[in-house]
Amino acid sequence: MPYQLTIDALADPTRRAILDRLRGGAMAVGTLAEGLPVSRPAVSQHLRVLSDAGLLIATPQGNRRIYSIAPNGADELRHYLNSLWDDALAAFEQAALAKAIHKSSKGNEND
Amino acid sequence: MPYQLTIDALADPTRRAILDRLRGGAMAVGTLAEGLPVSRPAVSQHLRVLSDAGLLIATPQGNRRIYSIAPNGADELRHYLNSLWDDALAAFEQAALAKAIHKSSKGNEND
DNA sequence: CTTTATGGTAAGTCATAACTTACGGTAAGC
DNA sequence: GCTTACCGTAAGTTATGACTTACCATAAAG
Repeated sequence: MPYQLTIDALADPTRRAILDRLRGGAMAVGTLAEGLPVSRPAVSQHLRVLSDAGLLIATPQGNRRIYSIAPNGADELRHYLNSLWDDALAAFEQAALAKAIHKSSKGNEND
Repeated sequence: MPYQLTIDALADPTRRAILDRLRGGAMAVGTLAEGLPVSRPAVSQHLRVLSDAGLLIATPQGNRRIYSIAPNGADELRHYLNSLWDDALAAFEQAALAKAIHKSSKGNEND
């Protein structure tokens, strides 16, 4: 399950808040933590989880570390969701078709 | 966060195994549980989580309950992921562009 | 009506993860 | 050099959720 880390990272609201703050562009850890309701060490721990999942990239700049969203970080998860729901939609349509055929061939059965 | 329930539901490996088993079509609870490494009550609890998240649909048939994947259950999550990574990609490209401009105009930053 | 199959719910256990404070290590500023 | 800012890590606490067994309700079968 290559996207297990991705889903785990995205499941936490604080981590999604971090991602949303980085939507517009890169940011240092301190700046990031100012807008969040948890302590700075907590933010550091979340940044580690997000980085391990491949969702963030850290760029050291002198004393500080600038974090930005990895452009292709969620690709595998998105592909998984797309394929799963493609299959589900196909199964749904086939079930609807089978039901229609069943009804028309045994039309006077009760339902 | 309307997709919080969706992500929480998808974050568990056993629940994703349930979804994968339902890829091909609907199934009753007992049949579903036979292919899984946990007890049937555990499966029932997972089915509840998945249903509450809007990812599954239950169809009672006599004594049994047939579960199938809800065709549009993950739409909101997929839209969220798409918009987030659209923004991230735009920010990434803009940052790359800004860096290129910065390099080509060293010592003359009036661009 | 009694028995059997099916599956949801209750209660309790246990592992994990999100948070806190305290600390250490490195780059910049005076 | 000494101090300050920035940030990752360690250790400990606590809440939550995934699992188990035991139980209950309902529908079919005999």
